[in-house]
Amino acid sequence: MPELPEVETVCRGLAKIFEGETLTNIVLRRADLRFPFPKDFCKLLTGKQIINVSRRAKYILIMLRDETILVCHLGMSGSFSVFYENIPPVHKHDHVIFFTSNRKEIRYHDPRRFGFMTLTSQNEIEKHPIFRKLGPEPINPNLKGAFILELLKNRVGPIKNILLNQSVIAGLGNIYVSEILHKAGISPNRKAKDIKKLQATRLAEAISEVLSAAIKAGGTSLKDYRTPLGELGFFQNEFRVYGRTGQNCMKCIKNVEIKKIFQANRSTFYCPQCQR
DNA sequence: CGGCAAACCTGCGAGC
DNA sequence: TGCTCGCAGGTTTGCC
Repeated sequence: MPELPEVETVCRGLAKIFEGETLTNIVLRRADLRFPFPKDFCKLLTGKQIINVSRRAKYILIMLRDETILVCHLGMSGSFSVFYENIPPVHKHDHVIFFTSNRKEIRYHDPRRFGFMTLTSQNEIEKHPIFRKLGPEPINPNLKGAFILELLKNRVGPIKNILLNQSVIAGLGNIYVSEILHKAGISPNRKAKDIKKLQATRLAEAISEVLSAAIKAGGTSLKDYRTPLGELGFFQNEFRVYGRTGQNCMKCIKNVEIKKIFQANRSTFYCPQCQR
């Protein structure tokens, strides 16, 4: 489900719900998601006030007053929902329930359990194995053509795969990489190191424009994606290539069909005419 | 170091 | 109706 624009939208929703609240109780309905919960997970969070909610790449960072940081990754199918009243029965895949001082109940739901939660702190986050390896944020005033060229230098793999590598740029996912490459007019098969300055500049612009537009649309709701407040995203209405196999390219004047290929076991959609 | 397939897990739609 | 298969928004691991 969630790529950067969805995670950003979820963060903004969680910020409204969580900021200033104190966690009065946390219930784990199983001992693990993708990984086991850290020892004393509930104990270390209970009774603490939430100061703010932010994002690094596709990770949600929930900062507590004592500088503990609750790190959440949504994997492929994770979601948060808030309930105030008329609280529905707990679902099979509601794995974590947070109760707050203002009688809110926030549930983490994740059927595939590719998501996870862990704890770190303000002091340790930069050294943390997860964050140490991450590349720069894609929505970033420094991410211009020259910087992109630097990141792609010596990278032999196809640009599609390199852009999905979180240690190169942190936060791009499968949908948005297809959309970005289409906007930039670059073939997903192009070797990353062969990208020239002009195209790197276009790529930088496309990254920024596509992600900003997607955040503005509240992300993409393909199946069941919702914000914590239950709102849908609408960026799927703005797709140019993703899921449009066999339909006409919206940039080409002549009729050219969007193609679907597989790269590193993930689907890629592109126009063979205007992406070179 | 890079690249690739497979693994993690469940749900859903298509096809038989 | 019910089975099997393939596929899905992410990331890590192990092998070449």
